[in-house]
This record gives sequence, C-alpha cells and structure tokens, in this order.
Amino acid sequence: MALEHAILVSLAERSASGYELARRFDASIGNFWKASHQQIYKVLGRMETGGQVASELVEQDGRPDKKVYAITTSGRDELSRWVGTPTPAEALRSEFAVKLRALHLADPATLRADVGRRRVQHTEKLAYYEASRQKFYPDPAAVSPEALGGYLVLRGGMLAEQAGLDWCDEILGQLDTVDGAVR
Amino acid sequence: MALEHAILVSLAERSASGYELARRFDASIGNFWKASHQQIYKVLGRMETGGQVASELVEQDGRPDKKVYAITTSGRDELSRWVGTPTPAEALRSEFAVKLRALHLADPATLRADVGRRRVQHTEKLAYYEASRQKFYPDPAAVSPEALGGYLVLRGGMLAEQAGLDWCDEILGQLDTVDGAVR
DNA sequence: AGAACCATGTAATGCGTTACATGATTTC
DNA sequence: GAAATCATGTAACGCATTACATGGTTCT
Repeated sequence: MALEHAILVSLAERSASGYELARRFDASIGNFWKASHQQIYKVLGRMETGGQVASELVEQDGRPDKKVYAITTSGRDELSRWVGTPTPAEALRSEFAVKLRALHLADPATLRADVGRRRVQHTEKLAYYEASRQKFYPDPAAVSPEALGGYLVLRGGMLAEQAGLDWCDEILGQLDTVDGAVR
Repeated sequence: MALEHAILVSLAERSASGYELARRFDASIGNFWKASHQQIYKVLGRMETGGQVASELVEQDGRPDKKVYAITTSGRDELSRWVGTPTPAEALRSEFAVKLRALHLADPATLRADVGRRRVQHTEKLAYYEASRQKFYPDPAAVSPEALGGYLVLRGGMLAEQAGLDWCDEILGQLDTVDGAVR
C-alpha cells in the first residue's frame, strides 16, 4: 500500500488539496510514483477515515472551494514507522524487454525507429532531471540534510535514465552489426 | 495487456503447460515480467477462448496430466502485429525512492542497513546475469539473430542492476559525508 | 469562441496478489 | 517422516486505469 505512504510523504512536506497532490504526482514525486486524481481522492477519503490525515474546507472566490489535507500526528507516526521498515526488492517490469525478446519477428526498420524514439525520451528526461538538479541543488556537496532525500531521488532518476539510454545505444549498435553481417 | 504478449512470446519459443510457463516466469522471462501461476492459468483460459493458443491434454504416468498450450496462427499474427507497435514510455515506480525522499525522518543506522541490503541484492543479481551471459552468449559479437533478443534483454537487466548498485553507493557516500559534517 | 485550468468526485472494468484447495510422487 | 516438485485451479480483495460527470474562471 505504497500510495498512502507517498501521500504522507508529500503532505509532510506541505499540506495540500487532492487536486494539488495530483499536480505534484504529475511532477516531482510523480517522477517515481504515478497516481491519477481519481485514485488520490479515493485514498485520501480512506486515510481521513483512518485518521492519518485531516481536511479543512477552504473557500475561495472565483474558484471552487477546496479541501486542504494535512498530515496528523497519527499519520506522522505511521510515516516514521514505515521509513524504518526494510524495503523489499523491486522487480523490474518492462514491456519493452518482452518485446525485445521477440525482436526476430519484427521489421528491422520499425524496430530501429521504436528504439530511436525511446532513446530520445531518455535523453529528454535526463536533460529535465539535470535542469532540476542545477536549479534546486546547485552544489551537491552542500545539500542540507532535509533536502538530501530529494537530491538522492533525483540522482536515482538520472542514473536510471542514463542506463536506459545506454541500453538503447547498445541495441542500435547490435542491430547495425547484424544488418551488416546479413548483407 | 502485456501478460498475454509475454505468454505469446514464451509459447512461440516453445509450447508449454501452465505450470511450465509459471516456472519460466520465475526465471528467464520472469526477470523482466513477473506472473504467478494463478494469473497465468486465468489468462491462458481467456486466450484459449480467444483462439490465440490451443491446448492438448498430455497424460503422464506417475505424474498429474497436463495441458500443453501451443501458440496458434492467430496468436502468431497478434504477436507480430504487437512487436511492430511502438512501445509507450514506461514510468519508473519505486517504493524505495518514495522512502528515500523522507530520509530525514529515518534513523541513520537503520537506513544505512537498508541501503546496504539493497546493494547486496543488486550485486547478486548482477553476478547471476553475468553468469547467464557467459553461459548462453559467450561471444557477444557472434550472437545469432534469433538469440539477439534474449541477449539484449539480459544486457538491459545488467545495465539496470549496475545503475541500482551505483545509486546505492552514491547514497551511502552522501550519508557518510552528512554524518561527518554533523559530528 | 475555444482551450486550458481549477476542483471534486462516481462507476465500471481490468490487472495482480494472497489465501485456499487438492493430491500423487519424488527426494532428503 | 518431512519437504519439495508436479499440476491445476477457485475466491476474495485491493490497486490502477478509463470513462463519465459537472461547472465556473482565465487565458489566447
């Protein structure tokens, strides 16, 4: 049940409405954990019943009212209990890998185009992470303890994207040599 | 609906019973796409109704009978259609990343132990992949076109594990410097 | 005038995990 | 004698996605 914990982490950083949380899950946190607004509203409801979060109705003019959720003491307790818990190994799951395995059934040009597209996506995401890093953590040696988590998560994303990029290059290289050998 | 395609890829390589497929999903294919036997049986049933696979009952002595599934022409068509389809970008989803972000709430020693455990897991998996690579693809420059997919998938796994390992090392390094600064 | 943003939800369906169920054979 | 392997499933539940629904405001 990790979405609940992701929400707790986000609300511990700053209280927010369901809508605002959904926006965050599109950006910062969402780079490593996606969630739709529908799902977030549902889980927030459950968590309020459970007492981990509390909401306050905020009226706005010219905009719909919103329910701003804050983490409660009980939620904070649950969160620190959870961070002290060992994290189980995460299985990697890749549709692309499954498809790669059946590459001999594919048209080489189509496949090359697909890998190229993927390569561009990795490059763009990497550039985006790098921009965030420069903006928020200009000096990696001087990151405050509170900000260290965010920095390290970003670094993890960068390493993952770089690995994906290297993989694409290796695939493209192999496709070329095979083609060359066939001709 | 990628499990169906993973099953088609596996059956295209060799016909198998649900049980045997489940074993494969524990090993080779399963390194990149996990599935339980319950799920596999369910999906196989659906796929047989849909005509992508066909089963034949094989009686055995001293062992339970088994239903051996084979890919059909229609299944093969669907498979080659699918491999020609662009693969959508896969969001990375990591409970560990969420937890990392809240690292300031954790006890440093506990956290260090958790990261160390994770580091060992990556190291072991990497060694396992490397052993597979040496066994099945001793000469990367001479991989046959049929085997290329399997080789490249393995390489992807190795790159991902290496990135995970590097991440752990970077986290441990940062935790040390922060501790050092505090004292 | 149309698109995008703000804001909150319900309903249906599908995907995945966990628990339960059975029973013979082989290996330690 | 106990544990693991072979073999196939059902049932319950939870997590996630997609579609549907509403309605005002701001930007282009």
